[in-house]
Amino acid sequence: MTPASANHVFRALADPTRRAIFEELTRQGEQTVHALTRYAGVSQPAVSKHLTVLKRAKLVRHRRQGRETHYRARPDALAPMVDWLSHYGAFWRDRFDRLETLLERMES
Amino acid sequence: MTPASANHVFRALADPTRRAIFEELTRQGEQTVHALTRYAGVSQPAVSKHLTVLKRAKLVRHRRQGRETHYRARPDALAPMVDWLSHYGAFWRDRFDRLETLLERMES
DNA sequence: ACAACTCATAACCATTTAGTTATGATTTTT
DNA sequence: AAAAATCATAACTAAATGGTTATGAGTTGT
Repeated sequence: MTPASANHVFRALADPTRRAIFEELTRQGEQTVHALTRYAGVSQPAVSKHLTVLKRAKLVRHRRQGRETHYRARPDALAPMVDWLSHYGAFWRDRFDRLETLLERMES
Repeated sequence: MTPASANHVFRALADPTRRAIFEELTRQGEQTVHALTRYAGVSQPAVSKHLTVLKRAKLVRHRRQGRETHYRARPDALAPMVDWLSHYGAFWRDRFDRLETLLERMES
């Protein structure tokens, strides 16, 4: 529930294979390790290790069912990255805030 | 200004020291390598190398003036990360659509 | 019962990474 | 002119990373 550190999230998503796995999970929904291995183009243990890293960042959840483990993406775990982008991009944050205010006004 | 690859941006921001440097540059504006070194808590060559990585991701620009080099952040170079988030993080979509529009404006 | 399947972990390896000190090029100060 | 300052690069090192094959634990199918 409590979000993983921004550091874990940034680290996890720095690797293209891991991003691809995360993308695949958000696109296709829940997948077994076997299915992800077919997709990822690396060995099954490599996939398992990537999933461990994603798990540490809380970017995926897993559910054991018999001999297979189903993984699913948790896009809300991107929050620390989103926060970072909006918080430390001070340059744009002001404008973003102004834009939001503007949009709110336009909506009413 | 064709944007750097998403990979470069993700990689560059995966390191906490590099994020700190980028944050400092957005907060305080243009800084010399010397100033950044005082701030970063690592050696000057380490800072120079981090700046090289940030440069490759187009997250910073530099301007030589005499014996010092001034670096500044280019927050618009975060666009590939924003794109990625908005595309694959359906959860955040609405928020980021607005942000994307903003970034497009900033680039022109 | 046993063979096949699914997955995580261990053990290992090569490369990359993030740091260091040393040095040299250039510019400024005295 | 000499000294000091600024910065990038080179050379090096330890640790982290991303991959592999081997293996073993648990589950399912025959």
